[in-house]
Amino acid sequence: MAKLQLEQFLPYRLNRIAAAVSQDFRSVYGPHHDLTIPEWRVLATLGQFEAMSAKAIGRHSAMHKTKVSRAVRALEERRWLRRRPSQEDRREEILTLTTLGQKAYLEIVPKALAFERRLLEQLGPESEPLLETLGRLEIIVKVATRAGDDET
Amino acid sequence: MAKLQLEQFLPYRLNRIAAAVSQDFRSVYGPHHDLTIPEWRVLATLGQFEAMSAKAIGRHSAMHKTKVSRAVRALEERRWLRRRPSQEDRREEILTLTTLGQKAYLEIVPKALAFERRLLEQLGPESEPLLETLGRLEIIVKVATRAGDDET
DNA sequence: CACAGTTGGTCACAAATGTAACTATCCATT
DNA sequence: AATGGATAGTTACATTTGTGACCAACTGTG
Repeated sequence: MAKLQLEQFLPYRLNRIAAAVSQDFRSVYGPHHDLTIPEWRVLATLGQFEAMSAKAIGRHSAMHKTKVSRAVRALEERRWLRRRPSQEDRREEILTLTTLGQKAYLEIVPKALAFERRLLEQLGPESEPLLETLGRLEIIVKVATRAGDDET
Repeated sequence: MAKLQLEQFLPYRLNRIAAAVSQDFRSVYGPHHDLTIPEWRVLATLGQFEAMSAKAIGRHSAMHKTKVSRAVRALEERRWLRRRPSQEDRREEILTLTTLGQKAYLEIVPKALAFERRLLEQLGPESEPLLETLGRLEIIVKVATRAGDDET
């Protein structure tokens, strides 16, 4: 038998690490707000850019349009975001956070950043080169140019 | 507004990279054999250890028992693995690859290793420290001690 | 300005995954 | 050896996700 040690295999390791980190991260926004990952991504994107179409959110947060559509609806029902028709293109809607949504965003962001900081601090001096290498890896696997991807 | 750039946020980046790598990796086993990720993980584990219970496979490949159960059934229907009752514990079954399963395994493994090698080569000298740091990260996020996790 | 092809968004359906209940067996204690 | 609790594995059900069809509105070409 040729040998491949699954636990050493890079795609497997990356997936496990990403899943574990996301799982831990859930403790940041889960308990208080009970968001799903797609909802978190939409919130984060709108917090970052103020106003955006669903299409643009999907591009920026790497989610398929149906995922965005559902997350948007969920956030709308929660009264965290509002839609208004676009003037230039009446197919699309411009989405913005409501005051309530902004409040939640402002609550979560510092916790998210603290979570990330803590993680990087635990890595110590290795964190800097790690981030650089991840950047290169992103280019190699063409993370930038993918259509409907996945989770945080 | 406080700011968090989603595209720079570590959990998000890890997820995207992992998803992209897995997606690319699919090209290794997908076209020829049309496996799912859970099936691939079971195959890889049995290829690595010859004979194993479903429970042990789940532990080693970080999958929930129902995922393992379904993947095992699929591989069994494909005639890639066989079950036999365990002597010591009649609740569990010992799973092994059939000749056909071994053949597929031996076909896929070199491609998988080549895929990984290619990825690491593209990273060049950064690949070595990356792997080390991933090891540390695995410990920090306690990848080792999780129950029913996820994908490669 | 009419028509063909494209695009933003939603919905219905299918496939995949997680959760909980259940069966059979094991193990420990009495 | 009988009972109570754990454990391996499967199944049924709920939830999430992906796929494709669809509608309305846009764009370009003639």
